[in-house]
Amino acid sequence: MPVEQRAAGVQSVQRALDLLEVVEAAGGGCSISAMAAATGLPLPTIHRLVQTLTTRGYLRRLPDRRYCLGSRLVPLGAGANALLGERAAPILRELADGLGESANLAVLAGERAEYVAQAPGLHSMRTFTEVGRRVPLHCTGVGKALLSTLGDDEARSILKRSTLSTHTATTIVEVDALLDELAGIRARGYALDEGEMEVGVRCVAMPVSVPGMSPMALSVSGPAVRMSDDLTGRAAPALSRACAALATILT
Amino acid sequence: MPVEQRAAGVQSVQRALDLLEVVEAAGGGCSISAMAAATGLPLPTIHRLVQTLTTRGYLRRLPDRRYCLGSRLVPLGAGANALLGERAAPILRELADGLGESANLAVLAGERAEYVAQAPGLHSMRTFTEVGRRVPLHCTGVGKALLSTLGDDEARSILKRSTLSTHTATTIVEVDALLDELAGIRARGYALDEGEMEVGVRCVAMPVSVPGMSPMALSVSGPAVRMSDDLTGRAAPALSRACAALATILT
DNA sequence: CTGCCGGCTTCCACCATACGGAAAAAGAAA
DNA sequence: TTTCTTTTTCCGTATGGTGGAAGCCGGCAG
Repeated sequence: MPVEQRAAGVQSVQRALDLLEVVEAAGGGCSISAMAAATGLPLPTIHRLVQTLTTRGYLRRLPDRRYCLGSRLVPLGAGANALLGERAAPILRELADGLGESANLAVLAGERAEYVAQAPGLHSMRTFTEVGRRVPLHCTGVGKALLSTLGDDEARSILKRSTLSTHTATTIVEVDALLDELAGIRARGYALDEGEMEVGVRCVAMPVSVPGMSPMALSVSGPAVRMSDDLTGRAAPALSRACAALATILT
Repeated sequence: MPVEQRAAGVQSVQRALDLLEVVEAAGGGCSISAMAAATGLPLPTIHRLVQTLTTRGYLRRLPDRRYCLGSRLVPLGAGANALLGERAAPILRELADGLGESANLAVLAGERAEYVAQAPGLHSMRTFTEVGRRVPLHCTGVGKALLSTLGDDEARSILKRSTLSTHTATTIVEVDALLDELAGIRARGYALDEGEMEVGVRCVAMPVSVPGMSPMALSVSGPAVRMSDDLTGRAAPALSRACAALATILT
């Protein structure tokens, strides 16, 4: 009785990648049995795969026998990052040109958001974010947009282990208030940052969700004096279109 | 007749990782047959593995049927990056405290060097490099140190596809001169940046080579007025020790 | 110190799964 | 068009991966 296996892929590779992603999701570190719980695979199988990934530097074994992401992933990620930024550049450029304000693309990096691409706005006074910069999730547009793509429980666990630092009077530092905010974002389709990180900076951000791919977020930000409600209103559909374009490029 | 196979690892996973690394090394993109040439694997095998990696987002299929690193690697790399920075922090801190100048750790990211960790120096006037920043290879201490870990042919191919921009009067922009410089670095064990990127900034950098792991580089940099020959002399052994410590932490 | 216990690691026989030669298909070049 | 190259599909084989069971180790309680 031949087994149904139109799973399109090499089983052991799929499983190895699953493990990488489980460890990534765990953040700090993940024991073998936690991986078993997350994937449903038997322990010896996981052990063997993890060993392979570890000797190659894709995972790292901690003294307490848990595992975290290994440093061999750093240059790979950096390379992928550069390519992605390259491909995304024209889309960001168009967005920034259309609205006149800086456009940014960010991914989730542990418990921070990392900017991977950027197109500066047209005015001489503008927000400027360096590619590679990491910012907190709770007080930025892209951060909140990224969180909104996760489930409440997962968002809560990430917020738990990050410091909800106060930056301005509008910074939201209560976990429950943040979860409410995330619900609002999901309903509305985009996030707003009302000077929560830096006074006078307003930002509209939208999650870029591509099924089976890790979350990203796109944002447009500028000085509050120019980021009128009218502009943010126009930003939403522009962001939508850019998200769709990105989704195509990422597939 | 049981086959000798103490290869310590799951074959298909090993091969999949090999392919990722081949594609990474290729930079822009890599065809299936190029991968076959690089790995010695038969075409159908590569095709199957590549397909698995592609459907998972670890590779990306270009319109011309070549493959490049996929965006699923971005968040993984970012996560690994954050963890690495965390672990390296105390070592950099000690180095910076000992010499008084800023200490930096960088990895090779395509044809740039990316800073992954940093500890500021003790003086108020100091060099400051943001984590995540990417700098050219030909005119920085860490860049040259990273290049020196590669073979001449590989270094030449990377230099070929990057722009050897002139920043100051001392910037080396000739490929052959750079290769000479690399030979000197290998002999001496460390690289010097004599204001090649920015006037008045001097930098001592050393490659951190851990066998079977991608290259990294450690550097100490500061204003030339304080970075005397005496200080750079003391920096070399301090860097050596820090490299050893890093190697331990990375293993 | 000793004995217990839960999670990690090793072993090994089975067979599902990945392998790769061969041939077909899809492009690229002529 | 034809011809050549590169990619993709097919499928029988046996290699390599699997996972139950047993051993090991280190942590904890007594």
